[in-house]
Amino acid sequence: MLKLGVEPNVVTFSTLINGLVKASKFSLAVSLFDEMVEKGYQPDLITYSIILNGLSKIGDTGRAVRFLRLMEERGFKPNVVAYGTVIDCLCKNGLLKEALHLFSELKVKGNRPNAVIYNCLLYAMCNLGHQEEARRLLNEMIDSNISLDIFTYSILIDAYCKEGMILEAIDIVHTMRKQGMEPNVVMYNILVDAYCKEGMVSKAEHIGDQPPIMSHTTF
DNA sequence: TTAGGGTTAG
Repeated sequence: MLKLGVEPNVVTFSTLINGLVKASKFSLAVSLFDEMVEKGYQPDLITYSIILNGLSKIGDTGRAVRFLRLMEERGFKPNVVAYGTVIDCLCKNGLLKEALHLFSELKVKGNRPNAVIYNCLLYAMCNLGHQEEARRLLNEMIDSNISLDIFTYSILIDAYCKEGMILEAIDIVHTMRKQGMEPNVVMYNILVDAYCKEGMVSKAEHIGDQPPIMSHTTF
């Protein structure tokens, strides 16, 4: 860009750094981050969050948490996205307790957690076998008026099927439909698999036999 | 203008 006579700005650098993180070239991403600082460009909250995501991707929970603190010290108040990135990292590495600690911290600081954050925690809880805890968190999510999204429903269907609670899983499908959402093929496959494992192959065969929505074909 | 999340089995 300099060769073209155009000055890059923070967004240019952030976009490049993000590209490197996405391409799993984290050390190059950090080098570019350092380079932009050396050149006098000021990273912003988003630049910091991109680095945070890189740390999360490489599974370095300790550095991710420390980097979150560093952001605060430098005056970049972490928002829901920054917190969510670290919470997800902790969840994926089995550090549910630490994740819940950050979760309450974010609420105490006046942030409203969104579906992304609830889903990360719910997923971790279900996978760790903390079904009761997951149930409580789901209730909190509903009470807080956070809409369940396709990710939430997928976590619930998966968890119920793994527990052999197929009727409950099917019930989730009905709930989704009432919200105007259609389960995707992976969700159906999970249900089919669950029925097959219970020896209910004929049930499995008819799982997709729902009345199709024909409104767009009625001219 | 730039940032975060999930799943099947074969």
